[in-house]
Amino acid sequence: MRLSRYFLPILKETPKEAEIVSHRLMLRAGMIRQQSAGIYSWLPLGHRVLRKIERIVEEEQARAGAIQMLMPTLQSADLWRESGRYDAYGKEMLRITDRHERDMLYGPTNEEMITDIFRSYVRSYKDLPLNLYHIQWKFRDEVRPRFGVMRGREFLMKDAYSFDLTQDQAVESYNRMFVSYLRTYKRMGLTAIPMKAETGPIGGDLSHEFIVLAETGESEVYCHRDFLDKATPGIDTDFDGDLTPIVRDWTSLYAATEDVVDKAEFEASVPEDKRIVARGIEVGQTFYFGTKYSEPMGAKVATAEGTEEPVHMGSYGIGVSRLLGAIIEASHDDAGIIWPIEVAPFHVGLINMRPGDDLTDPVCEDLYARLEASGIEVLYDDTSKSAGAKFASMDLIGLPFQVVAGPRGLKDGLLEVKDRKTGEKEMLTVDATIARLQAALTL
RNA sequence: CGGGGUAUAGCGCAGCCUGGUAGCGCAUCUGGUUUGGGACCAGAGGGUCGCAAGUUCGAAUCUUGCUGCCCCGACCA
Repeated sequence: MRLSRYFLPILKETPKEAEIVSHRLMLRAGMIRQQSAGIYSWLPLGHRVLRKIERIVEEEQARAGAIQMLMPTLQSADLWRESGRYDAYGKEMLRITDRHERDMLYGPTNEEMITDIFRSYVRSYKDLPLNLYHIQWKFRDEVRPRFGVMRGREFLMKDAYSFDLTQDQAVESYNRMFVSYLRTYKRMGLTAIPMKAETGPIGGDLSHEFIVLAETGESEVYCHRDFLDKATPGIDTDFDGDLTPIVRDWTSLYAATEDVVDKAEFEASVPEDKRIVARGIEVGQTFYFGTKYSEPMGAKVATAEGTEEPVHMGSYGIGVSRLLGAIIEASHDDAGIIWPIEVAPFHVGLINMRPGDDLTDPVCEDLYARLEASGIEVLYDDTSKSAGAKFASMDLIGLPFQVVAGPRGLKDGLLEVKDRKTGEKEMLTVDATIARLQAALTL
């Protein structure tokens, strides 16, 4: 992408409404624009990152056997009356009336709807286990939205729903999602720690919140330091096999949020030098809630014995739009964002120091074409802004690598390649630059 | 939902107390000079001062009401 033809409204000054670093950086980097309290437009750069996060979630959901679909944002109140949540949910639910005076709502979650779909089609235990998910915009009318996309009213969420005949089988489904979550966050450059959690209005018995440690986290968390070095399940993980050992490994150490922490237990089970008391951002939550919805809504299947049983369900959320904030909170410096490669909006920022110059132009064009041809996403700064402004913008938007093509280096045939994360710079020929980037960006 | 702020050009702000021609920096546009870490000179454009009512000869400024947004708390992916 040529910067001269792109839409990247960089802000030099910080809008005063932005309190925390991720919000500030997202506004300054031209990723989002607030349209109303807690409601954002996703500008091109932010949208690219959002899509990359979605893609990782989709790949890891598929790996764990979940099947993607799409449910609407608007739902009929009738479904929610069946489960009893229409009255229970409170003012956080945005209620709408259509022209026929029918009660509608902008979905804050989809348990009722997925249960309705399930009961309409699935009749036999032979069709289980089943895990259906979608990635869709949700709305929760928070009294006080804040922190940019970390706590908006409108947010993009992945929610998966599992259906099993028995509790034991439901726990196996739960474990698949649990392990999939560990991999999902890791691929985004995050260490997410599964913590004991309150089950909240969704209800249930077995539940974990996946928490990323960050200074600006919304809640206080208590956990064992060894979580930070724990190996993430690899790409060869067999999701059809027994995942219990992995789950057991990841839940054997103490980890709890402030809502449910038992400080005596924390201190008893974690040696003093291993205790972490920090702030954390919740980036996902897993629930097993049994027959909470299947029972009242009549989602039953025939068993091998010929009886009918309500299915055991679980739901599994990932805050997709919130993850942008979480990733930035976890990965930035004074100059701006530092994107992990897998979610970076572009891989490389190519800076032409002197557009229109006989030396820099052809080299940039050649490099740009060859990188793009090899699958590397390049943001090519072909504008005629001053050098300092270009460097500052590039640092701000945080692409993993910067390539600087200027007369100074090119008179010796060299480009400067800078690693955004480490700040290391090396002077390389065009061919060596391509080789270097291909090696570094092979995922 | 309780408490506290705030609203003036795209962004950041001054002006308000003490009513009288709407300003500054950045950004934008034009011309020129620059060119390796947020350049310089000259010129230009851009504002129903959040909305409504009131007081007044006259309101960005005083009064009342409303709305948006932000912060602290209680609540949530």
